[in-house]
Amino acid sequence: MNLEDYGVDMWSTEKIEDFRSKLLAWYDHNKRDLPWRHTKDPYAIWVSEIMSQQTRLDTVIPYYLRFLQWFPTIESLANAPQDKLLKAWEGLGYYSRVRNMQQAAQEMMDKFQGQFPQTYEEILSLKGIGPYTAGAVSSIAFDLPQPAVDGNLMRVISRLFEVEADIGDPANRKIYQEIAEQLIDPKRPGDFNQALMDLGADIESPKNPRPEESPVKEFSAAYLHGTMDKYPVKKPKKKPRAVRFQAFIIQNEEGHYLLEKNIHSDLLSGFWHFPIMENYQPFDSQLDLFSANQEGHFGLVAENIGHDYPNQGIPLTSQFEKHYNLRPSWQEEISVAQITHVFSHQKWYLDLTFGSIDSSDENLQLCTQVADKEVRWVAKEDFDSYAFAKPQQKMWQSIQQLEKNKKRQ
DNA sequence: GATACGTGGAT
DNA sequence: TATCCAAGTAT
Repeated sequence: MNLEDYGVDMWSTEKIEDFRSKLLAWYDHNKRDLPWRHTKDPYAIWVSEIMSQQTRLDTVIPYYLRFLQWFPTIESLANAPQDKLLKAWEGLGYYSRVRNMQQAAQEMMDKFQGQFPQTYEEILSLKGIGPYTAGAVSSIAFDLPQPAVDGNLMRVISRLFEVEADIGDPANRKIYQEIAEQLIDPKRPGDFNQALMDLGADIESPKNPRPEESPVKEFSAAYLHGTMDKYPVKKPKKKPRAVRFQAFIIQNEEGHYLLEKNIHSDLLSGFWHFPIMENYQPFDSQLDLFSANQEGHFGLVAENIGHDYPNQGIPLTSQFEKHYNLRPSWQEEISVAQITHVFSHQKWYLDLTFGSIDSSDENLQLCTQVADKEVRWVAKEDFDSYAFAKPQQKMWQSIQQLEKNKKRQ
């Protein structure tokens, strides 16, 4: 790759060494005190790097400490039950990270004699480890001169050299990687990477940076040219797509709730939740759901009357009865609660419907044997032992609130 | 190479 | 309230 093609004017050797020196001197006095900065254990550093992906460090720290208690070794992670894994990650988001970590741990047991591999290429080969994490673990745990190109590094480098390449485009990462490879201090690669990350996280933040406080401001083309506000270039993200679901809160005679394990969708895969079915009834996503429902009623919400959609015209309650082989007594009143939840790529609108099962119902036993589904009756006292993602937590919270309101009346 | 994949804090 | 964004990777 020729950096000149991207308008990058690389510095002289002397200037690069001066940059390293000033950056590391600043880091030595200003680095953040983080739990994983007190260890050289590649396993612990790996955990910290995976957790920190797209996640604020304030959030990460308690999860990190607990994770190392629950899974102190590669072997313990490789052998962990899935339920415990999800519980360890509950609330962190991007749950494929922890599934991939377990797969990587199993790879280490199988291919690397239970040890963390010590070369960049081997580390990169592990599931869930991409160029960033491979560089971070290589440099921090093994002192290998590999850059760790994350959003911070790209932002800082973009301002140092006035790079125009969109940092949101994965294809452009290699440009920043190439620059970072030339800048990185081979004597202290881990500290160098973390210094740039610390700098980017605070002084060189995306919003309201304080470039005059930067220890390397005289190296920054954007600072010197007064173009800080133009870098980095980043396209705005797309709005999440609106999706509407009917949720079914079903209790049997013992008061246990019907829960289903998500085994078909990658989104929140493995988590337990109240059964939900997509409601294709068109609604104006610009309208607030709650005001829309004030005009609606039970039949309207529960019927799948969208045009050109699966099972159009068949009420969702009927579809539920068919798919789950259950015939609940549906609550007549429209005491449905509404929940919204925003993911990075979807915005969910959930209408809650209630139903109850009589133990004499001949279909009761069939429910747990429905093909393609894993369902279970669960007492609310046992909810604590399940990992629940946020939509399920919100639904449960709403249900409890409804019960409280009933008691008061 | 564009999109899927979570959540919560800041403004 | 709406929007952005935070130590990315897999497909």
